[in-house]
Amino acid sequence: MGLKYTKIKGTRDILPEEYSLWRELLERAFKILRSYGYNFIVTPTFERTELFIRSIGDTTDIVEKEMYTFTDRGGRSLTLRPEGTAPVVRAYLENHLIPPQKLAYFMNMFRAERPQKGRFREFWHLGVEFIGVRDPSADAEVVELAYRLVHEFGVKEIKLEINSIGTVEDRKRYREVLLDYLRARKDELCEDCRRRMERNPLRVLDCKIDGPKLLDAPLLTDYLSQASKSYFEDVLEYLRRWGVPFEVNKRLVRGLDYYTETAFEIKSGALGAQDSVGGGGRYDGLVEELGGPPTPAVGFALGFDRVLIASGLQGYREPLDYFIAYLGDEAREKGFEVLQALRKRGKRAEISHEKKSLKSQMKLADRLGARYALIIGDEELARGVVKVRDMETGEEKFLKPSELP
RNA sequence: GUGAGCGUAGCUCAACUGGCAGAGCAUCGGACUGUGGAUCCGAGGGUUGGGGGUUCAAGUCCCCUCGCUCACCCCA
Repeated sequence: MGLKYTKIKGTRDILPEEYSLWRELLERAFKILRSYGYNFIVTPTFERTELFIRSIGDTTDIVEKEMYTFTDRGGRSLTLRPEGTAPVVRAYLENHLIPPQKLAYFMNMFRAERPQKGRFREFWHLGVEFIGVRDPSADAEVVELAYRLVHEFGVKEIKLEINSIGTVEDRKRYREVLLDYLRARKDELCEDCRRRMERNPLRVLDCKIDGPKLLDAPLLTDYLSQASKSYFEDVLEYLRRWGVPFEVNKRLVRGLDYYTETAFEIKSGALGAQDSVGGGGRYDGLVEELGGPPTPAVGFALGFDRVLIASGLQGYREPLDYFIAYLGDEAREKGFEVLQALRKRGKRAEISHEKKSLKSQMKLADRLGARYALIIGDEELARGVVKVRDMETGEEKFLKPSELP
């Protein structure tokens, strides 16, 4: 309170207790991703603004309102990455990686939105991009992997929704049909939807107000080509066979042009209005869009911050193996000696750097969660031992430093 | 960008229709100068988010502003 320097709106500090949870969940994730053949990649925090404009397209709202864009000293327009797919594909092309590639990442992202529950201006994505393969089994594997991770993270009330959005051509045809339908009902639509209609008609169907009223609206599913339909059926068949519970949501869409075929989203009832913990799908158009050869790809991103909220898991403080307490200068020196030896053995050990009363030192030992307190005084010095106090039972015994457990 | 709710000690919250800013927890110290977690005693810690106004008097009423939270918009 009254502090001059506080964190920027929409950012947050990850304190030690929460970080312990990050580490725990990330370790589980690394293990799983490794087993699926993924390799990790990290790209720069900022890129040319052009990269994102090209990948996101002409959705001006996003470009103008939601991105952190600035001009550097050379006059170039740069943008803090709002998502991971375009940078990873850029890195894939720029470094001449050979398909197929399974790339995973854990990186922070930036979007200039008003914060709300589970939505921050700086947030973390755990994602994967499987580049160079087009087969229903690849889509299904990516979906299954996302589901498995979310499950492994302990996210509560998981719901996996999936749909096919076909090809760009399929969507173009459908868009016209849907627009005709919506225009005919313009008067019944809410204010937002009337505005939304011309710019992004597919979104009108998941409007909280109008969506439920438009039950007889034409569905994208019915306008897919035969090839897309059977591709989707094959994806679902794999999921069934692998025991992944899903729900087909025929209104699930993606806004950008480079998306194709499979689209999915994982939601959790443990979140607020922003109830998606992650999503993904196939994007066969993007690699070419960014200047590479036509290359199929599929991937997903999980919102790590939301995963944490939806898992309900609490962090914990890392306990100490030993705390060394001493009485007098000579004992202090001996204490540091023992401390070094313990640390060399990989033990988590601490000492009171400031000379304080034994009582204060014991208090510190307790607060730091020490398993054992080692007490060194004149008596111990003379006998070449330390007094080992079990902080749980209060039991004490004398041991030579080399005999410590 | 829009809307609503909330800002009092480090944390959780009190303070009747305007009348001396408090408690619990936490922190530090002492009771116990070689022993933590329990108990008892004590201490520190606040421009009541900030600014302005009304009033003899403002945490309380009015205006402005900042911050937080949630929702809308948007959602790559």
